[in-house]
Amino acid sequence: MEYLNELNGEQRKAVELLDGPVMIIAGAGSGKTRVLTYRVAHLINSGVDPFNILALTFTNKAAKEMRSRIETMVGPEARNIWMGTFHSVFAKILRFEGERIGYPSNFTIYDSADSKNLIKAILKEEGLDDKTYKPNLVLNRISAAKTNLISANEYLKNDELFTEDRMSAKPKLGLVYKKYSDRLFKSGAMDFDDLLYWTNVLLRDFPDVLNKYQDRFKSIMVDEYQDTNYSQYLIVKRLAAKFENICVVGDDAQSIYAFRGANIENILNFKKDYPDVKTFKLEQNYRSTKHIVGAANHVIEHNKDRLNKTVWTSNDDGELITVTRNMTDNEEGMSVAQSIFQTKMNEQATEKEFAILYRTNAQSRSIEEGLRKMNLPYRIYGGLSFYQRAEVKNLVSYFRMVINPQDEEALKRVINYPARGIGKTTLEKAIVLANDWEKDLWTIISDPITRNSQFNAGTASKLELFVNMIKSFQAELKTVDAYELGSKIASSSGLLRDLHADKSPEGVSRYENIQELLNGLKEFVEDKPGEDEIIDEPEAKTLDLFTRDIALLTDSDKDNDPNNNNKVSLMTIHASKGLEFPYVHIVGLEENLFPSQLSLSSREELEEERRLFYVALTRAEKKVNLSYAVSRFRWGNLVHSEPSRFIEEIPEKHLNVNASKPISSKNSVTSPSWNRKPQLRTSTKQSGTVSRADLKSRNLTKYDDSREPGELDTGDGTSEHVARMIVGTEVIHDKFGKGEIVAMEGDAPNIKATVAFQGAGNKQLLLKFAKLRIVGKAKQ
DNA sequence: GGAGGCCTCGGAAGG
DNA sequence: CGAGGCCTCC
Repeated sequence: MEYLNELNGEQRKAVELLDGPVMIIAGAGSGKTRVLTYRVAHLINSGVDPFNILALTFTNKAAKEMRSRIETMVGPEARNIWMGTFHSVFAKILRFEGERIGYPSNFTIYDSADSKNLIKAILKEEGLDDKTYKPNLVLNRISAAKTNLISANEYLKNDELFTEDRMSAKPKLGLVYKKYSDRLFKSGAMDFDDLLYWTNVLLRDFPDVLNKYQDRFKSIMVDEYQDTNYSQYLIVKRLAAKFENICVVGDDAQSIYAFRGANIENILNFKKDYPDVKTFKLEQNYRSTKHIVGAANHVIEHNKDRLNKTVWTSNDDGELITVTRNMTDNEEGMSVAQSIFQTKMNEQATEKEFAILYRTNAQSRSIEEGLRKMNLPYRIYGGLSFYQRAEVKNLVSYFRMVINPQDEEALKRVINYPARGIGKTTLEKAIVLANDWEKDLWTIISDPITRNSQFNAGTASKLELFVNMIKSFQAELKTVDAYELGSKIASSSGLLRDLHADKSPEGVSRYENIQELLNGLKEFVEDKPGEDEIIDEPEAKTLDLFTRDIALLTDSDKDNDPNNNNKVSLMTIHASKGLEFPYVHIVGLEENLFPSQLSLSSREELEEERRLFYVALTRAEKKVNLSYAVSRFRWGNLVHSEPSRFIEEIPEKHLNVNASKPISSKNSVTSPSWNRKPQLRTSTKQSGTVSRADLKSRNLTKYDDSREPGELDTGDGTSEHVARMIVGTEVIHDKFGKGEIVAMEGDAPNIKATVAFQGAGNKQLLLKFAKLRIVGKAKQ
């Protein structure tokens, strides 16, 4: 129990009190993770079975980190702790218990893109205009309902909700919710909110299940409690009701997810739910300088809704916080990059010690440009996740089909990719049948009688081929490992071939992404039983185990390129929560951007923006730099901005305000943006880079010049001209220029040629349409 | 059937 | 400005 001596008084008390309800209010940088980690270790050392501990976090990364830290303290036993995000832990439980609520254990988890596609499909089927029923709005409304445990049927019966929807001209919203739920159910799928919703249903309606998990989770810990929503709150409350050994950790000042239903009241009201709660406040900040802590404290004091807490530090005063004024967003990018470059030189710092934080992802572009000009390597966190990329998602959709063929969104993605002649018309017809007969899509296309009676012979046989292919994969699901089956699917489906044929840079990158996914499968197979998996019994390394929780993974779960990590970090402030950096730049401190203009209508929303700023400030250890631009491009327009009110909320004694002029910023400063189009063209050419548009127009001009009158009319699908084309023939295309035929397929008149163009990469062209001219014979 | 052009629309955040 | 949807043309 040596480790207890590494804690300060308050931390130690929080770690040592193992019974009853405990609330830990942990200021930024106050050693929260350490307390959580030590408390779990202490539970185990005090005789609690790791199987009886449930630790819930908000990110996979946090769970992973905590588990490995606990493991170094208590050994491999740490693997038996139920630790993970709310979504991953309860997905796991739902796979055990799902039968109770009519879900199979192999249910699919829809990610937000799947959900949105399903909503769009339903709107179309119901003839609802997606300008009135904007898919995102519809989804938010459904999400809010689920978070508050209102089912579709209850929604339809609720007059108040109906009135709201009618007032906003969306009277059919309840119907859409109902159709959406039915479709998810029919597809054996749950969306993110369902994982929590159905867990609540399970614990509410099945006392034996509730009892089982209450007994299993004798001790419960919840991190980032300020960010729990009602649904999560209720799960925790239900599970903890028996023993009340619940410890929640959070910081009201860092609650930044109210927009997606997080309820700050959960932390503020903890005392009401558990009157005998013991509260500990971690107020000593070990991370930041006095200037930073002082500034952050003053900022957050402008909020009304707060718990009483005084964060302090015994660290040095440190440097003043600088404020830099820039004329444009581009200039801001330059000045940030130059500042980093200088700090790097003056302080012997390395790139990985710097973070640039912004309110919106769109702001990264001008920053990136600045960093590139200064040759500073950087890494952007967030953005499109690996698994969201189209090509990766397509292959994963095959995997999903193999595991759960009722998965309609997966089916729609792969049924005609790669192209196999099952077009829109066929798919639409199948969907109509599925809806009319209340069956799922797969049942419609896989049943031979339906297939042969409802589709013409050609279509039916194409459908049959597809169905048989999926079935052949399914047959191997339990007999071969994930890598073997995954590779087989990638090649037998034709997906790999299709991507391999595309030699454009984007095509090559898509191909590489597929290879990376397959490598991931290989690693998964070769790995020892899951480090971050909750182990009850070891499971075979089959494709379903790999695939089923992919929707819950984010990119931060698969980064960490060890030889390549000395980079400046760029991310949104939301993404920076829980991280720390010696040097932090917070950019875009402008009214209507930060605070966001969308948040100015209410005090609550403005306070959330302010907490966001508080989070940003408290990421820094040594130095904070704030910057803003007087004008910036937003949505293609130049807009003028005032400095953010948040700057004024920092007392002057912590600030060093200077206007910066980048050293070499001729482009960004002297070319006024209002006539940017011609200017930009000129400047790109001068700097030696050629845009794609430029390239294209050059090619066009060139081949237009060389074209002889009348020649265009010779190429037609049935002419002799075409018949002379074989693999290896050199041809000229009006737009793509010179190239060589590398492959031909199909029968006349629908012969499709793959042509490798010198400038434009590989293109597939139908000869009857593409007017190719022969310029050279195939080489023998 | 698919690529590219044109147009509209959104615009924050993540498991 | 960029992504995504629709239309056209090959």
